Amino acid sequence: MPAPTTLPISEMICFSLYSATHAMQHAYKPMLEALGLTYPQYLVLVSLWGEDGQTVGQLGQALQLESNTLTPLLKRLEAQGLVARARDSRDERQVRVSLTGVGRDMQARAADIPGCILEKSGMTLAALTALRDQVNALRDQLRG
Amino acid sequence: MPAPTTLPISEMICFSLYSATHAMQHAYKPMLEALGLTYPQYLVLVSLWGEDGQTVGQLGQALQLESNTLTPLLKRLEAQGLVARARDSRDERQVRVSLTGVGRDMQARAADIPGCILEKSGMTLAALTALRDQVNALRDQLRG
DNA sequence: GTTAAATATATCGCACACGATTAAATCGCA
DNA sequence: TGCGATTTAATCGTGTGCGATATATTTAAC
Repeated sequence: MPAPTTLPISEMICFSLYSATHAMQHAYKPMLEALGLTYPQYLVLVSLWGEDGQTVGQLGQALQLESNTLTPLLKRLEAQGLVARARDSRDERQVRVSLTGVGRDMQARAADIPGCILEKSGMTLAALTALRDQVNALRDQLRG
Repeated sequence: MPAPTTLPISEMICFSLYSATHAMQHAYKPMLEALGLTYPQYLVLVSLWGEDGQTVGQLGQALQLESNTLTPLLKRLEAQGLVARARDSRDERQVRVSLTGVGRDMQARAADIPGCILEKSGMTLAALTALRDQVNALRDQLRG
C-alpha cells in the first residue's frame, strides 16, 4: 500500500492566504509602528474613520471579530487616547466607540499608507481590485 | 479643508486577505478539531508529511515562521506524541523534527480534508489554483 | 407586572505571531 | 590553534483570535 500523498504546503490555497496575510501585515508594520498602532488597531480606526460612534457589535460585524477580541483591543486604543468608549444611553447593553480628536487626526497621519502598500505590491490598482473581489468571493463562499 | 478620506475597510485588499484567512481557518476548524489539531499545527504536519526530519529552520522557511513561534508549537505536537525533536548529531545547533508512527498515521486520517475545503469553497480546482497563483505573486512581491 | 428568553459586552484560558534578547554550537581567519 | 563572528534554537513579553462562560440589560410571553 503506497503512503498517502498530500499536496505540498506551497500549493495549498489556504497557505497562500495565510502567508500573504502575514506578508501584508509585515508590509504595514514599519508605517503603523511609526504611528504606535498594531494592524488590527489600524483596521478599527479605518472603520471608525468611515463611521464614527459604532457599537462594539457593529465593529465586530465590519471586521468579523468577536467582543472577546475587540474589548481588550479597544481598551488599548482608549488607553492611548485615540477612542472613547461609553454605554449607549438608550440601550445600556451596547458600548459606543467614538474617535477622540487625536484619533481623528490620525487619519491624516495615515493618509499615505494605502499608496505605499499599493507601491510595495508591485501591481496596478486594477489588478489589485480584481484580486480583492476574487478573494472576497472565496471568503463569502467559505462563510456559507 | 475637507476631512481626509480613507477607503472603506470592505474595499481594502489587506482586509480581504485578513478576513479570508480567518474564514479559511474557520472552515478547517471542525475537521482539525476532530483530529485534535490547530491550523498551524496541521500546516507543520503537512510540511513533515512532504519531508520528514526537517530542522526547525527548514520548517520556518517553509511556513514563514520564526523559532519563537515554532518551538512552543512543536513542543505541543511532541507532547501529543505526533513528532519527536532531537538535536542533529552533526550540528548540535539544529533540532530535527521527525514524525512518530502516530504522526504518520495522521496523514491518512486527514486525507479528505482538502476535498472538503474545495467543496466548501464552491469553486473549481482550476479557479482556486489560478487564484492561489495570484495571491502567491502578491505575497512574493510584498516580501520584496 | 413578573419572569423567562434573547441580546450585548466582558472575562478567562489557550494558542499563535513576532520583536528583542540569550545561549550554545560552529565557522572563519589570522 | 585560538578567538571573534555567525548561525541556530530557545526564552521573554506583548498583542491578537477565539471557544466557553459570565453579567447586565432589554424584550417578550403570559
